[in-house]
Amino acid sequence: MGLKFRDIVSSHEIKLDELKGKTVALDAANTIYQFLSSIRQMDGTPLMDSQGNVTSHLSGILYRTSSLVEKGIKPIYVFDGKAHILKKDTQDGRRKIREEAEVQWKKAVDEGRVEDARKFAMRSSRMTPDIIEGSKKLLDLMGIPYIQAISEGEAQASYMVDKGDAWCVGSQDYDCMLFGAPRMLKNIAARGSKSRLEMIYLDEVLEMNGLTREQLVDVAVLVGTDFNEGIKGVGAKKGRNLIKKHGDVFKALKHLKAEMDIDPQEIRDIFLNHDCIEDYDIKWNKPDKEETIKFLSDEHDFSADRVVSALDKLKKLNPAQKSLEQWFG
DNA sequence: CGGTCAAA
DNA sequence: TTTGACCGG
Repeated sequence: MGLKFRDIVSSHEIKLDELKGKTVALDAANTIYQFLSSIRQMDGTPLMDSQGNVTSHLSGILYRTSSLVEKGIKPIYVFDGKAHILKKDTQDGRRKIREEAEVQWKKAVDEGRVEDARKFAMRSSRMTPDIIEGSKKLLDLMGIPYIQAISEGEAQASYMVDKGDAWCVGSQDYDCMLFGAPRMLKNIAARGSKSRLEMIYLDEVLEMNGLTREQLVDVAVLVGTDFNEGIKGVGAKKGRNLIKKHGDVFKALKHLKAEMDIDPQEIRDIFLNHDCIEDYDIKWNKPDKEETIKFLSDEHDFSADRVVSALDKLKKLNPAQKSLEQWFG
């Protein structure tokens, strides 16, 4: 679901070709979840191989990644590590929603309500360890780098943008702004025309709202994050006004005569003092065509022709390196 | 979602 | 050249 910050965030519409040459740190969980929920048939059935393994995420990763590379964009995927203990309630809530959606999905299929079936099926999407492992394996075979975060992937991706190793975080969730990402990109897709691609600049959002980053985190604590519930009746605008008026979350809570289950400082620390991998290396390698075909076509029933034509698009990456290899190799 | 191909 | 229906696995 993510942080409900839409009302206090300004964005700039951009075109995909403005990202030419840029490195985008993609929130892997966020990206894979999108594929799992949307790459489905009309009745909601995901793509599957003959053994019944879900393959929607593999399709999404193969085609989107190769398409982005073809357009001159350099993707890095950042995977979540261990979830913070305080995320448990959010995770439990999501699981419950999934389970209810699954029941509704089956019911809609039985009753022949195809559109409802797809809607509920999308909500029932779940990310299994197999799906994560398969995604990582495919990225390795494609020669696309990925980073395994210690905790939140968004935190790691934000760190990488801050450090200058990536241009922006690619995600649908505003959480990365709390983690300090100077730039985030919303609605990234292979075909740019379908939904508008939005750039969001942290500095601009802070300036527009008259807040520091620490205060933006405090607004989030009032509104509610994946790690705490927030105060009833306080949305983004009300939260911002409270923090602007009172300075910080403690004073705002005192004014509201409200208390929180969790010490706000603990939530602050999640966003402001998170652990990151610092000695990662980012390298785009030549795809292993043979092994990719073995994995996708032999094991998961993908059309070999389609796999090959997707992989051919990856040749666009690092033409300089290729010529160096020709000289020195 | 992304690729393909037919129709506009 | 653009749009949309349809299929992939």
